[in-house]
Amino acid sequence: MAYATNCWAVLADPTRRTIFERLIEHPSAVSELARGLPVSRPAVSQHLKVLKDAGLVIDRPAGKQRIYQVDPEGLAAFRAELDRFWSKTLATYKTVVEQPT
Amino acid sequence: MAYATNCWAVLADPTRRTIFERLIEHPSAVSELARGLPVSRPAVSQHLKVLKDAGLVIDRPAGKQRIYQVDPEGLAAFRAELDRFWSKTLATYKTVVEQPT
DNA sequence: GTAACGCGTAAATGATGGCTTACGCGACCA
DNA sequence: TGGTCGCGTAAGCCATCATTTACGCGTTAC
Repeated sequence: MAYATNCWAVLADPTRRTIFERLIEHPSAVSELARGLPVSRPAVSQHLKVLKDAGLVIDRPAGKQRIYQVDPEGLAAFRAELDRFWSKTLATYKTVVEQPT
Repeated sequence: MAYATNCWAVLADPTRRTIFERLIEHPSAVSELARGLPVSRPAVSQHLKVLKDAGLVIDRPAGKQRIYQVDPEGLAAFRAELDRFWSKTLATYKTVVEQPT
C-alpha cells in the first residue's frame, strides 16, 4: 500500500510537511487544518490526498466533517525506508553521524 | 552553512538521492557518476551543486577532474533534523514505529 | 423542504525544477 | 603550442506541481 520510497518527495513540500506534523499531534478536520495555514482549504484537501496516496494518513467521515489522522502503518514503512538509508550511511560515517544531538 | 531544513527537498529527487548514496560509498568525479546514471553529465553537475549548496557534499580539484564526497558535518546536521522530526512522531506513535525492521 | 456548512474535485494559472544542448575555461599531454 | 579531456554554466524546453476559483455533492439544522 504505502510506497515509502515516495515519502521523500511527499514530505519535501513545506506546507505538506506542516500538515503532517499537525496530524501527528492530533487528528483534525480539513477546515481546522486550513484555518492555521496560509493556503486555501482546497489546497489542504489536495495535500491530504497526496499524503493519503502515499499511505501516510487515513481519513474517516464524521458527519459533515472528515477527520484525517496519521496512519501508523505507513509511518512505520517510511521509518523503515529511512532506516535503510541511514544504515548505509552509518557504515561509512559512523563516528560523525552518531554524535549526540 | 548547511541548511538542514532544505535537505528534505534536496534528497527528494531520486536521481540526486542516488548520486548522494554513491558518494556515500566512495568519493567520485563527475564523469564517473554520470557514467552510471541515465542522465547527462551537466545534469549531474547541477545536482552536485544543489547537494553542495545544501552542505551535504564537498568538492576538491584533482587535476582535470573534480572529486566530490559527502560532507560529514552536513550529514550530521541532516541527521539531527530528521531526529527532531522523529522525536516528535515517537511521542505519539512510539509503539508502532519502533517495531523491528 | 430549504438553507447553511464541510468537503472533494475539476479547470486554469503561475512558478518551480530537472534535463538537454551549446559554449567556454582550466588542466594535462604530445 | 596545439589538441584533448573534464568540468561548470548559461539558455531554453518541457513536465510537474502548488495554488486559487468555481462548482457539485452529501450532511446537518431550522
